Amino acid sequence: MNPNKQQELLDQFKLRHTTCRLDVVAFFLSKKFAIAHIDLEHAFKHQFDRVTLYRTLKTFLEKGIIHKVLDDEGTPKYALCPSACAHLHHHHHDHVHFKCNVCGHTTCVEDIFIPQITLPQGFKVEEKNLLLSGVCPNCSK
Amino acid sequence: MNPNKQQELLDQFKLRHTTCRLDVVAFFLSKKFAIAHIDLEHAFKHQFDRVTLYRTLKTFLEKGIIHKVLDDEGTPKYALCPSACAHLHHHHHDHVHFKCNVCGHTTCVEDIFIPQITLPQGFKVEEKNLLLSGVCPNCSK
DNA sequence: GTTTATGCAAATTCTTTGCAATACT
DNA sequence: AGTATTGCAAAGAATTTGCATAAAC
Repeated sequence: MNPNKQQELLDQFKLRHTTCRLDVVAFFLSKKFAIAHIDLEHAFKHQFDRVTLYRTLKTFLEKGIIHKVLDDEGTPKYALCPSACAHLHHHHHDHVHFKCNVCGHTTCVEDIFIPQITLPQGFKVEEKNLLLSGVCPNCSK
Repeated sequence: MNPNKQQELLDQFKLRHTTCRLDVVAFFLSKKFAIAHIDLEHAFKHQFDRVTLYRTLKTFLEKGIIHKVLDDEGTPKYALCPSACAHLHHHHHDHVHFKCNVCGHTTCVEDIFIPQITLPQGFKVEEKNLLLSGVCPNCSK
């Protein structure tokens, strides 16, 4: 991976380059599945404070560098926004998410989009979120 | 509504008829949107303990009388299982959920089903969960 | 009478806030 | 230098656990 990818991302979103942010972005880039706060806490137990990690996620979410990935668990998970939406203010995450019941990871299936759904009269749809669950290619081998 | 519907449901799932369970089932039956623990706490503040309500939800979920509804908030919400899946061990909640950003309620849109999605080779899909959000008919009037 | 559910107290876990010290540009 | 970020302490929520009492069957 390009060693400057983290820096580029922070630049792009007008965020200061701090050690914590660089490391967290690198962590997101290195994992292809959605990340929860607890994952960061485990990964950076001795490097950064719990609170800083909460604030980093919050900032990243507000700036749009990451998006929330819905999951059937309690805690929210996040993933980097695909480059397609990275520059837009109005994000469109109309891709499918897949939760593997074996490894527990939730991944973005970015090349599959959510089909058009027609709801009964009166509903105004603004966002779509499709979570499929089952067994991922890795675990079904 | 049939006044014995609560009793029937508890019978059906082999649960003892306690005041708390009867009242919580009745509450679920009376609301057409998904319920969080906090909703029960508000509704039954002076009648049942917070802990009892947690345990009631847990039991109902384990027995399959309710299911978890996806939401973009932190706290989990639950809804009664539609009768179609109530008797099965292997639940299939392949209907659409709609979250209204105005009133905040998440409802099951039971007559709309999730279309077939073909994932890349290797994925085994077991469950589908589609959450649409926007404005519900009530709030868009 | 035996088993299961409840209430209360308390422990854990999760998340947020305030503020002084530090790092970034 | 000026502004934003971090770490620590502490507050506030949310959720779980243990155990004695009470209710269900």
